[in-house]
Amino acid sequence: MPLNGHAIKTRLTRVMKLNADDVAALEAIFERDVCVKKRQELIIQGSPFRSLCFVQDGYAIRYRLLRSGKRQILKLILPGDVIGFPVSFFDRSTYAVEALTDLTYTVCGIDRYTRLCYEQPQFGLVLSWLAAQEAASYAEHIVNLGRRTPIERLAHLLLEIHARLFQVGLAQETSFALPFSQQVMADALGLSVPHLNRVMQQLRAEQLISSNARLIVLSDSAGLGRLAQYQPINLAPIPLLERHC
Amino acid sequence: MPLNGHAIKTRLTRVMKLNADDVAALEAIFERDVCVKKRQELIIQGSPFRSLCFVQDGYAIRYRLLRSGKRQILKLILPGDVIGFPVSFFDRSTYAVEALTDLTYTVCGIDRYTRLCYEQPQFGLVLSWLAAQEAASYAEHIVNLGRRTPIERLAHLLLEIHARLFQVGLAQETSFALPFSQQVMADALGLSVPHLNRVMQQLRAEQLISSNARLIVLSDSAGLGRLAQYQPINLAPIPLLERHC
DNA sequence: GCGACTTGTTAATCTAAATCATTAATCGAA
DNA sequence: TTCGATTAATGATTTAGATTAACAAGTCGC
Repeated sequence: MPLNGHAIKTRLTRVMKLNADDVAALEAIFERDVCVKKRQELIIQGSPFRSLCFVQDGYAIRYRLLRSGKRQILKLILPGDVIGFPVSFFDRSTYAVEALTDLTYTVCGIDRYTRLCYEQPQFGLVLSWLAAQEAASYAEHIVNLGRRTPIERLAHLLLEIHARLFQVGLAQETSFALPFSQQVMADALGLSVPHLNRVMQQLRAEQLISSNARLIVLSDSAGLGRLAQYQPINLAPIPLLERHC
Repeated sequence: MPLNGHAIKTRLTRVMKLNADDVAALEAIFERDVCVKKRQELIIQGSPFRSLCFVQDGYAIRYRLLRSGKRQILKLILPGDVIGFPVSFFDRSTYAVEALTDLTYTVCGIDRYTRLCYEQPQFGLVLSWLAAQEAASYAEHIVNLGRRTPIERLAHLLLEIHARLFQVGLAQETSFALPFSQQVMADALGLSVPHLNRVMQQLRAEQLISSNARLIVLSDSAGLGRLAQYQPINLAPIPLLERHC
């Protein structure tokens, strides 16, 4: 499976010096590319799932469905993200993943990946590093839901989406095509749709963003950052990448 | 640093077959034991921190402080947990860690640990596995804050604390000494203290728990589980532990 | 054993956001 | 192009939970 131009390569390059051997090792264990249609469920809540899926293109959500019918979105999945984390480390999944658009990703069974880690230990560390990023993003989500006001939450979410899209080359300096409906954002931020809509308008009224259709322009990203108390942090590089063995 | 009886050993044993060599390898890289007093700040928000600290005894919280003075607790740290995750993978910490009781833990610099990973790849995987557990617990926290009612949240929190304490031998089958004040639980669950208090009484009124002082008895843990839609999941064991190299 | 501080409990008020209900606009597919 | 479905925008009502305040009960240190 050739990795050229794959969003995960862009992403990994920011964490480690990915040399030709590394790329070859990954290409060797990646099994196949999969395309699924919009609205397809990739992971079923309650079922086991034991693969890492590296998203190349398209959008998805990881969410938990409650008996009441309420849905909490845990993570907005963008190109460069890994589907199958952390569920692949457990006996079954307690949440679902659904494609929001047509989606293409590259699959690698978790056992195959761990086998590689025994031969090339840096990949075990890569996994830890990706996991740390994931945990940090979840932590931010917790702060958002627990102690930020709705307008701060939305400001924070927009900044985060922009930063993550920008990282993989899918956003301009101060604007981006928002790939998520208000329903999705409401379920991510723990708000009702009407309220999210009102908060969105508030951001526009305060000249912090402007948007038509789904193009968001961060008219005043400094102001947004202040409102949301947004503080981007940088991953430390993985140390000691001289190869042993 | 001898590991015998250390809570992290109990915890790791559940994830992998920890043989004598593994224990020796860990003991070799663990640098020292540290005891700190109640209320000491272990990690300062905004500062870098590059160590893994394995908690042996005592309790702590990881939290974010906002400008408004509001505090969101991200995680209740118990014996067997790792302080320094995920902050050690970033250039600086965006949250603080503070001891709630006198606390003892064993320190290992992150660089020392990663060096070990190159020699003994299973430890890189261990780190990923711990990270996955961390992420899963954060995910549950997100669901709690976003889409569960206060009483469901508290029920869920109590069940989770019980399970985690039980894992390291610090809880009885249906009861445990709650080491956290209502202030702490309120800040974890995104509630005000008076409201948390009311919800606590509601749980008692509905005969789901009984408590005096800080001893919690789960009088009806099945009912609690139903209320909270609590679903414990099991970590899959780390595969392929035959040693290479 | 005494005072100081921390923790737990209770009540009254008030606001933010959910809910419910409807309409308008867009998009996709036939 | 039109129809149906999804998404966005409003308004009216209601309620959950924050806020504030005051007090009781523990607990700690001296």
